[in-house]
Amino acid sequence: MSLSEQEQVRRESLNQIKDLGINPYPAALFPVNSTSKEAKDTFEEDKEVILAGRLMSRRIMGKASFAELKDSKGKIQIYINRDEICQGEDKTLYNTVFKKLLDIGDFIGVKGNLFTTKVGEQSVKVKELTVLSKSIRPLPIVKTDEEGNVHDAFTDPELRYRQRYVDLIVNEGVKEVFLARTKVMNTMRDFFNEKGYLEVETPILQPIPGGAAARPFITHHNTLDMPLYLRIANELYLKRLIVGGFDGVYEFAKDFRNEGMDRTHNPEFTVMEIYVAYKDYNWMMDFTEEMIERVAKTIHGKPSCTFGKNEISFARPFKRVTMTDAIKEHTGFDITGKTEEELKTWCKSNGIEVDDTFGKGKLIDEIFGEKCEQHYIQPTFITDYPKEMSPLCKEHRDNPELTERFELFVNGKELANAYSELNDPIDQRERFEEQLKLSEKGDDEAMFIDQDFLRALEYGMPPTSGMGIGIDRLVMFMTNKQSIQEVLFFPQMRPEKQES
RNA sequence: GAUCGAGUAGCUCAGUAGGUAGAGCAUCUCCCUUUUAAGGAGAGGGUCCUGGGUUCGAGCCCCAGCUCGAUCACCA
Repeated sequence: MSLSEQEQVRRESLNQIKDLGINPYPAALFPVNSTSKEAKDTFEEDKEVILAGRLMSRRIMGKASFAELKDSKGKIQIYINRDEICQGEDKTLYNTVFKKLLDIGDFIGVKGNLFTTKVGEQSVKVKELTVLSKSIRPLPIVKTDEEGNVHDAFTDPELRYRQRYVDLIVNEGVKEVFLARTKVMNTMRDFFNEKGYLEVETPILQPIPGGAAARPFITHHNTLDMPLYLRIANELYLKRLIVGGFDGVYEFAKDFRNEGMDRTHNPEFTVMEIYVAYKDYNWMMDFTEEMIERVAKTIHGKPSCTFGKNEISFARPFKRVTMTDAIKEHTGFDITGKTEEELKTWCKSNGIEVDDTFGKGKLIDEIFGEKCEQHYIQPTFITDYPKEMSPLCKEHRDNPELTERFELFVNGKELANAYSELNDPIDQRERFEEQLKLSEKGDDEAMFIDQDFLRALEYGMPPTSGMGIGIDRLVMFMTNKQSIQEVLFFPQMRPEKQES
């Protein structure tokens, strides 16, 4: 391992600090009594404050210096005068420790008095300086000028994601994205809890990866000597809880899908699923738009936000279009009553690739995906999906070829998915068997049969509506981020080569 | 998995028909008691992603690989 010049200098400084009898990593608590933000918000001339944070810049002018102290809430300027912090003859603390041995990135604690500088900046006149933690690796230096232009931003996406801790320290606005993320989730939690629904936890390791169509990650349990799958969804477990007698259950779930990665997909991602007894999908549409409108208002103070070049309004009510009408509108093709052959022929003559494993439902889904999806920029509920594509969804009350399902599209992407849940155990068994046939035809996304889930349904599940919403995508909309990696602290990356 | 683009100092980036590797910030030394992206003066710092090839000579050209990004495929 070879160290850069700057790293060697810092390690040498560390040793010199120790030689002076100062512990660079003290154990004792530091009695912080304020933050940079609070100190400024409640500023009173000469008020004593005790602050701690990282040293982010220094302007040394002989016997006096200015520096920036950064804590979790922001930055504040500190003024350090040699004779203020070194009252006696010994000026080591200023001349040696502060000026020579401390570096940008070091954690220090200061006790001092608030004052306003000549130029009018609220600052702390330091009386006591304490080394709290020495940093031996130099941080990138990012500066912002008076006009708000950022100089030398730390921009390499690879480094930003691999070393998110650095990104959070030096890049303005990164922390805010994650604060917004938590705020989105808390707003949803509050909304559900107000209605009396119960937050629950269900298994991540599942013997049968059910509830969605996707390729799972597989692992192995040694004691049981059996394969286990990381969940691709938690739907079937939450429904079991509805069978068990809860009126409403929800879970913020990490799901795992062994598929490609791009700017809207990460192998592990967060979905909120909620199931409410005695409701149907019409109720769930009202509920969903109310929830999303509240989230948008909480984050932006208004029910709309900018996403890329689009202004998106989450004000209720959202547009509602049946899948049949959506296809008719964007292609002029009426899928009503068409046979599998007719659909296939239409696809082929309209530039949609199909293969022999595609059934009727999949063909319709392809048409929608190719021709319609991208047009729904403003929040739109697409309703009444073909039965074959929705094996866990109740048959439509007016049309046996359709289901009571909706998906919410925003900016041309699916954001949420919901059903009037299928609670007829005989029908559910038949649907699973249909899936099995698809699987045998070569559809590797077809669902597995979960016998225990069927058993639960046989005991009886009340009419129920369920909804799942992609939290990462919702946060992307709320923070105007085009990449999922920007809303995940630690997005999946290939392992990096060992540095040493 | 496919195509295209990128990889040079701690960070952001230049780089010449192929001919001794550059700037700003950061770092180090000296001077300075109210400065705020950058006070002044000077100095040090590089496996130019890795490995091959072409060439008298490669950061630059060619081949292979690695990592990241964009687009596509699969999907949410």
